[in-house]
Amino acid sequence: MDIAEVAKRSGVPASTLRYYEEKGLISSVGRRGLRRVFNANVLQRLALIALGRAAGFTLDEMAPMLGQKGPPDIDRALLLAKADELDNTITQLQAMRDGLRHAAVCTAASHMQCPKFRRLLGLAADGVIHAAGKRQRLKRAKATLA
Amino acid sequence: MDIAEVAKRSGVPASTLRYYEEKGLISSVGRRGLRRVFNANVLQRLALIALGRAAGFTLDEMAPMLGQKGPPDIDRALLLAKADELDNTITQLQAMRDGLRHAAVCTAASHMQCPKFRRLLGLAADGVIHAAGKRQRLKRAKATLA
DNA sequence: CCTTGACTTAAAGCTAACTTGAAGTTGTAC
DNA sequence: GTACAACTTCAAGTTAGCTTTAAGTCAAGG
Repeated sequence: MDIAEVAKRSGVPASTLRYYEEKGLISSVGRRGLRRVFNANVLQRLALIALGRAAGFTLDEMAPMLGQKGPPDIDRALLLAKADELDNTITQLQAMRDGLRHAAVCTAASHMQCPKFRRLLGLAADGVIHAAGKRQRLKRAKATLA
Repeated sequence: MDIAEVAKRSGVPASTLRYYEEKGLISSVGRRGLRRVFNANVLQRLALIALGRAAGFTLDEMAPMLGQKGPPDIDRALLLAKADELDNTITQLQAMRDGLRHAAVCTAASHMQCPKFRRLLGLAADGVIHAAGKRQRLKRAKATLA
């Protein structure tokens, strides 16, 4: 498969494939002239990378796990750690969501008069909620995958 | 209050306060010489900004709501929309978390042999899960708030 | 009055994950 | 054998949300 074929089958742009190769996340099996030649398992690797990204791993974190040859070696403890991180994030997002929903129907004249909203404010101010700023990346991910 | 006092009370660095002012998220009530003078309500605004960020609003999205003077005017429909977004994110993260947790204890020789893991892979590959790449920002948020 | 440390601005730098552009190479169809 | 679309590399640009740096101003204490 050439890079265009991989791009088409995986939905990952060629520029990204080159970037991933440079980062050591994927590798081509050789060259035909200048052009990279990939074999089919790169598709599985790309799925794995997408999964890892969705789970919150950075590319740099994944590079070692996806290491050179053979089946990727994924540390189970790391998976559990990520799962725990996700649990925290989920809990925070749930509190956030409930707060937003209340604020939306709250009858207080302004949000600032609503005790629940103010409590939520306090949470955010205290840094109890750390789940900030995911939107941009979410939007990017959606755009990329759309 | 001068900028140092606001920084101390809110935990937000002075550089960030200047940046927020430049973006139109907060405003000083005047100057004493060159130096900005803030009044106390800036603290509430900062809490609101922290809350908004935690809920997934970008600074640019918040600027209009926090507009000039008077109590910030927050559109309730927008809050509901964000809550719905959060619901989607939460659902995806839950699937992710469950998948990771299973993968961690799965007895299949390699993760690639595990049907559940492969199903998760499929999800990521299909772009069903869009919740990618929140970690970096989460870490930043934590570092900032620590 | 003078020092000094906290403030000021404007511009540049940072991170992650890519994308874009310029300039060059080449497999392939004609 | 030649045109050309598709590849190649390398460097620079993009986004969001800040931080850092350089150079300058100035209120307050001694």
